[in-house]
Amino acid sequence: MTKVKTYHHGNLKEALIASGLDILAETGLAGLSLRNCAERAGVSHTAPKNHFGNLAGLLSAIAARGYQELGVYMQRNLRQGASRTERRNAAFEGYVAFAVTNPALYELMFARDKTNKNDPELQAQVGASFLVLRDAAEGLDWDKSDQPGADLRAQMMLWSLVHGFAQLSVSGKFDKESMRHLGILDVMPDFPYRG
Amino acid sequence: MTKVKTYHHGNLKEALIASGLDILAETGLAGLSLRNCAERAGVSHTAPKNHFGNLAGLLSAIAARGYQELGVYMQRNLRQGASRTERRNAAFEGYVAFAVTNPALYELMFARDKTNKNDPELQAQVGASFLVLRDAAEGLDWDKSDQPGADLRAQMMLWSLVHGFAQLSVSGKFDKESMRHLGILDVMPDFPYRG
DNA sequence: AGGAGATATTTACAGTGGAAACATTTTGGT
DNA sequence: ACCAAAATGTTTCCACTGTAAATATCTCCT
Repeated sequence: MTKVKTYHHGNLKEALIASGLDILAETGLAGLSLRNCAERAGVSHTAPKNHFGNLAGLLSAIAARGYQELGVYMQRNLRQGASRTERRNAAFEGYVAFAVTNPALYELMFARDKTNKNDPELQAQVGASFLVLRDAAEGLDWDKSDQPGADLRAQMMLWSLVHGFAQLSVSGKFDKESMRHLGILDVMPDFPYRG
Repeated sequence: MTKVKTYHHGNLKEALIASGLDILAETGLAGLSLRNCAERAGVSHTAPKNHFGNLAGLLSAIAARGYQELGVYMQRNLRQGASRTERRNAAFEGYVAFAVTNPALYELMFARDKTNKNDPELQAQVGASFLVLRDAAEGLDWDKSDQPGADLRAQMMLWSLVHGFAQLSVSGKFDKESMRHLGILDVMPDFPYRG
């Protein structure tokens, strides 16, 4: 080990992010506050200010972890040299699984005003997630216009489809019964995809 | 006119909803509170309790108005006897336009814990919105499985696609430059649709 | 007329994020 | 090794939030 405890607390930054993730999972986005997050980490409620500035800063760091984890979900259970279809299905399934498994974190990641969208780390992780999706959309031919930017449009469509499905699932518009009835993954192979 | 002012305030219920919609448009979802909403309507901060019970009740009523307005957006500029393609394009364009025009209201409508999803009026308006989308998806053949429920799957896919695109646009994942570059409406006619 | 019920206010309380002043510990330069 | 400077954490305070309880006022029905 390099360092066990370097300072007052240790590495409070990581502890606060971990506490935030726990609270999100346990009590939802509305239940996450600077104060209970700090309390869980064992520090006073103003200690986070030194590391994150304000609540938005802390939430941005937590959201960045979320995007990192989203990337993991989209690529898990994926053998090396997987086909385009396998990568696409894995991304779709992983994306939805992440949202359903971590609804509060997912809500935070796509909220409008909770995070600092200029946060460099957050921007980086969002970009990395989109790269996974771009890879999953390789060869996708939903845009038959054959005009410049067709690839990007197909990628955005794939993202829109999977994100919309995940969001509507999480927000309760697609309840469990509908989802069971849907079987969208079984359908996807025949979805307008030309490999 | 039937009644100009019947009671203490008049019809406070409507005034509170209107105030809430104004505040949403002006200062966003985070800026909407029971207290400033009541203040704007000219009553004390506990007056809303009589009509909505609590904050969630008021937000549910506001969200219900949002779904009502979403339906209007999806059907505006639509001549009578419009074709399937016209209805579908109008719904897509209207949906995204609503989200971009009313981002805070849109956020509220699809938030997880802000509203009472059991609210009857809210449920009714959500259902009405989905009916418009179902109509727009008529004849859509994205699901080629020819199994029971294929129609519902196609409707859910359309909703997912348009909702995901709107959500990603509103949350800043698709910035203006990308949107201008996208021209998705021009592409849609050639999108996997078989009329 | 008068009670019942709806509607609105006042007051109080626990919770929130943030600013400011202060205390403590680590770090870096000499 | 020392000491100033910076980093890190605490205490205190303030304005704001939602909600509950007690109280006041108005409307409606008999």
